[in-house]
Amino acid sequence: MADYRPQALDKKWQERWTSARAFEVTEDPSRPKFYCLEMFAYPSGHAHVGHVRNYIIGDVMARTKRMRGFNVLHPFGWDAFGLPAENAAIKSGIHPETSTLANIAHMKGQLQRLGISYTWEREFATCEPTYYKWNQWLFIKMFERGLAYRRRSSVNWCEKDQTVLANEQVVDGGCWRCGTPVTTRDLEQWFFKITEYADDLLESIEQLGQWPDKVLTMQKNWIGRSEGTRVQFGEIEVFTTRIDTIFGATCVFLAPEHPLVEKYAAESDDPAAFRKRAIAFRTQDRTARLTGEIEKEGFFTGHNVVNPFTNEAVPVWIANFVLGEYGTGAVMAVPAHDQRDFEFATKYGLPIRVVVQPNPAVGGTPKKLDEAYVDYGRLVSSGEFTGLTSEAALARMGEWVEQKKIGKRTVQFRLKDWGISRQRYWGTPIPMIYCDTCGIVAVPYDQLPVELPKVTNFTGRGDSPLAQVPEFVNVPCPTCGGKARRETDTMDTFVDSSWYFYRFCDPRNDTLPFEPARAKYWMPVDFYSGGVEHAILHLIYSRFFTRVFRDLGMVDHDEPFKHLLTQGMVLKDGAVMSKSKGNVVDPDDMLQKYGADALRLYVMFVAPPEKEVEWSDAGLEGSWRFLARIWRFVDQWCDAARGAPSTATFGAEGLNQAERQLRRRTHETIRRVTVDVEQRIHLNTAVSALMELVNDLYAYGETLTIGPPRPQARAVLREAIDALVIMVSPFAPHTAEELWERLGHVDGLTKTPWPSFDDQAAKPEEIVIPVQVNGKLRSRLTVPAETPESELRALALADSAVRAHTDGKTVKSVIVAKGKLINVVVA
RNA sequence: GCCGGGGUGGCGGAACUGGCAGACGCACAGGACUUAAAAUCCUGGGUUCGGCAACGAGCGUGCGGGUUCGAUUCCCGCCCCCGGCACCA
Repeated sequence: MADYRPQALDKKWQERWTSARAFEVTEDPSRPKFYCLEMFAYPSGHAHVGHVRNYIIGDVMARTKRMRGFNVLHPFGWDAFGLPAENAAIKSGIHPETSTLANIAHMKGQLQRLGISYTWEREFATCEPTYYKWNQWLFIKMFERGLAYRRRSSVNWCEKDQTVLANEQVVDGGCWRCGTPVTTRDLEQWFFKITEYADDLLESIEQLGQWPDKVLTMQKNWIGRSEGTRVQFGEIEVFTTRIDTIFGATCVFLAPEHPLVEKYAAESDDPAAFRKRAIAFRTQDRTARLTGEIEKEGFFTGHNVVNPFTNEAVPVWIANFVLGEYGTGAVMAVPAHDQRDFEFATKYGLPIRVVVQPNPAVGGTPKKLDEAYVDYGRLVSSGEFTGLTSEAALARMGEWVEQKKIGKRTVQFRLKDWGISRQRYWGTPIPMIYCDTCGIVAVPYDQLPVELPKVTNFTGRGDSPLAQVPEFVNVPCPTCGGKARRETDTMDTFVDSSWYFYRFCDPRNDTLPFEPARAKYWMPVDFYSGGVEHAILHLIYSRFFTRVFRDLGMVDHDEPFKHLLTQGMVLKDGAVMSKSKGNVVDPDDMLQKYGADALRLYVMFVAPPEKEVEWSDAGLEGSWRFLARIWRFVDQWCDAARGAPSTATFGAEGLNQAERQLRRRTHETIRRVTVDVEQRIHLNTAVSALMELVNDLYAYGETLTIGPPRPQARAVLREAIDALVIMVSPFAPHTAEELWERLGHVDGLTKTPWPSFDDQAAKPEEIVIPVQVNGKLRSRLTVPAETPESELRALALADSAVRAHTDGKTVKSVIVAKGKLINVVVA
């Protein structure tokens, strides 16, 4: 008997798949398509089992769908630009391109050794000019439509990485990459106008029925829609969501960044002191200011404006807690009905006027408030609006404002435009040229790509490395031919990953980013999996780019990803694996010990794909044992099964009880595994079902020890073994292929259809029905499957164990849940 | 504070539409095979009480209530853990 030696099988079958180009596909309108995608990889060097889990999940889906008759696109590529490679270059002097390509080569080898069924024919890396050319093309398209624009603004800045960060890249006030506290700088930057699509992005969330709630919530929170009204208080426009409280607005607060601050400073008695105080607010720790951990402070500007509802003059203050970047940068202060305004007003002795009462009213107007009343209620002291509920007042007062032309009802978003300029080298050059006479000019399409020049000296200084290359910077203006300068910033690498899934549809196209007809066939991605850490950044940017392509007329769908799975992390010793912690499990070590299939199977079996799991060597060994158990069984019964007649040859009555039983278990397992993998994505229970079938096979094997099996036995064995080998193949493809070959099949598993489920064969002849008395289990009835309800009722009442609990009592009713359970209710 | 997810044996987890709680695996224990061990095959196990045992009775899915013949599942009120947003006007 040949022992199970998976390592040799891995190599043998990987070579066969490669030489047969077994996973390359073309558009085929006659078959349903399935686009299966795992988030492509940043080539950090080595993939650990946490990374690899995601690729295995995708591979199980892809391999299953292929056998289920789908035309499956399952590509892979590399998110190859990015800071770590450049930071390494500053330290080691190794050029980012060199290290990136080496890392890709290594990681590709790791994935191939795992037998992931990628169509490597479509592989690309985003650092290739043939890819980033289309980033530039798209940038210019967006520039032409006003979706890419340049402005000076205060931006998030990471001192350590010496570059700008998008809002999405600031996590808890620190850099998402290194955690360094984020500061601000004023810089000229390129922005993508994602806010143009804020409503669209938010509303379409309802269409994402196959995305996890968690991710939808995060996106909703991130977009942060609120309805309100903009109103002029004289020359100051404020934004409020509570216009129903406007009769209580006794003050107006400006953000220290507000444009009027400078004007008021100039008009004040001591402009220098005024400015100094405002600047002090502006430079207060950004994180603390954003999270409200600072003391509320402010000062009077010396100016008053008019509350348009009361026609009273109200003072204008500058307050440190008002944010310049949200709304209009100015708020009306209603101390009685907003807790922050209340605290501020109490501190500085500003008037507090109650204009909303709880509804129904709880006594008269309180003399003194302890805190703001922030709930909705009924309006008091509000002129013609007095007596309205808050809800009614919001509508009526909004209309009033619009009639008087002093403001309008609007929707405000938290989402801001996406700053994409990065003062770094290893990214896509922004294809723009600055000419003194013509202004900002796009590089003509026929001059794309603007190639990244070879810079060899990485200093890590704050200016763009590309600025050090005069041949790159100094170019003639495309419009007038005069002297001009190139943009020296590169694009945020999240631009690269926002549309790569379209490129996989047509990766070698050199006239367009992709042929619309091809994208139409393959898109949207049917199954997309990756880490939750991309729930906001990557997934919102990709949805934005899809809308840009849509509005360019290149695609006709709104959403790029139909089903999203956020895979859980693999922990070691309770912590996320990382090189610095030294708790990394390298898949290659596991492959050497147990082979690719045991690793694949274990990672799928240990927990549902979206759950975090703790790595366990013992668990891996258990999965290896399961494969060896299949191996031994097939080895023992291979000859009997090979060439056995089909079960269809024998009528149901031709099979004995054990044979019918095995057949039933086979078909039950087909049903369970198919549903678990294809519909429920419960890959762990699919594996359990296969384990149960193997246990059944062993039990059946016990009954066959004497003499050679009869044809009927060989038939049910063959059916069970074939189904088992096919169904285990998405999890353990190398072992399965080898067994399949030994079973005498000529076509490999990549060309074999999934077994079909026979409802009749799966139907049990006898069923066990639990019998409860008053909801407590007392007995079980073993009866023919089709026993009528009346008979079940009689049998249950006659059962001795049941009668022990019913004798001497009145049977009130007998509930029969069809095929499931009987409950006798007694008093 | 607001929004979302979760809490089940020693451990990972299962229970699909309200119907036998703990499938499957890990670890553990016992048996068979073996001179012995490993490997393999078989068996056992939520917990308490009674019994040599087969078995029987009670309790049991974070806590407290409720609906129901019946609740891990539905409803109400709490506690705890994880994730997101948050001086956002």
